[in-house]
Amino acid sequence: MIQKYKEELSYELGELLKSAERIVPIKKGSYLFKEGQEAKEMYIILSGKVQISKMNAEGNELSLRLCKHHDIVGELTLFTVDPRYIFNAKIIENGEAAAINIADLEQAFFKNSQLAFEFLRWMNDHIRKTITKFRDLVLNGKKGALYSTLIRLCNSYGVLRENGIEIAVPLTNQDLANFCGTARESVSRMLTVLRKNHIISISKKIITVHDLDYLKKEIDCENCPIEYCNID
Amino acid sequence: MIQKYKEELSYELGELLKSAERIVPIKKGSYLFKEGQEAKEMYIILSGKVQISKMNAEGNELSLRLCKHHDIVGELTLFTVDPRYIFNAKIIENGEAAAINIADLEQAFFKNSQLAFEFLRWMNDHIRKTITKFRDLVLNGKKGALYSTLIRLCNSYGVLRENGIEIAVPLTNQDLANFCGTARESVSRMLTVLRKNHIISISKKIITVHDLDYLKKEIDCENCPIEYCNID
DNA sequence: AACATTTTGTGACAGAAATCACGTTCATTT
DNA sequence: AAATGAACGTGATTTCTGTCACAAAATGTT
Repeated sequence: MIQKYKEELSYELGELLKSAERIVPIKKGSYLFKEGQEAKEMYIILSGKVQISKMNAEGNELSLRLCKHHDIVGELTLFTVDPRYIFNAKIIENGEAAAINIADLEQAFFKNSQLAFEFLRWMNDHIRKTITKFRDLVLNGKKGALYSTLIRLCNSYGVLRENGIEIAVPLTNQDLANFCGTARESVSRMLTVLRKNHIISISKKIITVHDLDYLKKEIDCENCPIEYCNID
Repeated sequence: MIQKYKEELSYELGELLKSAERIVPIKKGSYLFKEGQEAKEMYIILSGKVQISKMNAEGNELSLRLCKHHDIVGELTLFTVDPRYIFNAKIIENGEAAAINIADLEQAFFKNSQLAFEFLRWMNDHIRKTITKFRDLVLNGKKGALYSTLIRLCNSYGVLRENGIEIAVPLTNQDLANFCGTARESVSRMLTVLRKNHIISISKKIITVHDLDYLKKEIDCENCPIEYCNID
């Protein structure tokens, strides 16, 4: 079972996957893990999609990542005493994930410095990604947050069409609002303007971006490499 | 020279410091590194204080960290091709820093999995810290951002006094505004209210927090461990 | 096809925050 | 002690966002 997936993976992920205990099916609507639960495993998504989010006390949800095959989730609990997940991982598309026991993984790092090295690289990229994402949210207002989110979605889930880039994940206005830390209505209004100006179009919850450069220009995008500017 | 500092360091930092090339003096007002510069070294602060920030195109500054002895800065450039600093490191208090060549460090990780392991732990904590910080900024409005910043400053630089916790770093309203991604005037107004309600008092740019619990209650602080809830 | 449920668009309004303007306070230098 | 410049406080105004309300549209279900 693991073998089936291993062949498609990069060398590094393959190494990581060797520590995998088992493959778990993931089902739309359920949670891979929830905030506050004891954290025993991290996961490599093999197929399907998982949304990582955090709630605050008022019940507002802030979405942080939208993960697909080959993304690592549940990673933020390594090397802590009494490890607990600090996010929710909601499954939004069926698939499978490889579960890696955290204690085993820590052992594996000790024995295999190459593995630790690769993971270090991954963490490095991940934190860099996170910080640039939040900078967009904090410094450029709500419009900046939305445009940045759209750009990242294009980089992660974009499919090239004749008329632009199609974001191949169905997204409601509320979903986008959760990524931006904003109100649904605000997103709706901003999207309306973008549509009127032919920057985007939307059909059946699928957004197509016709003028990505416009979005980038508006938020002074530095055209950072695609590895950092995504939503994974 | 290195020996002088090494004795005060934790085992992990000590190991890291073995890779140190040299000690550099850091002088108030100058920069340890700037955004866009080629990144060849990371630094362990030995004494003095360094502020990590990022500019946007309009010239607004977002401050991310305020670092002191034993903090690691310049870390976000590991294992990348053509590594460049993505932040500014402005020195706000004189001191010394140990410079660690990044290429050497990467080699050291290969040879010493214990070292890589410790660094992994550090990265893990660091990213966790970063995300909780930004969540406060994004989800709880500007008041949430300020209160969160004050709480973190207490945890990092707080000194217990008879009448509360003194934040032992001089901070202007503009400094605080930069940490919150907000306008100087907004911070000024919020601080005025806090002073009127005897939550804080300010004297010569030094803030004393008399009622930390009030601040925590207002932003539904989860009382997360101090290792995560700081400004380092 | 009919119905129920989600999702969306939009106006109206309230509240939050940024910006502008300017006088005051504070710290430092000469 | 006077002078200078930086930092602060605050009113007035404008802009941006969130909230509420509700109808229209889209989607899913039987």
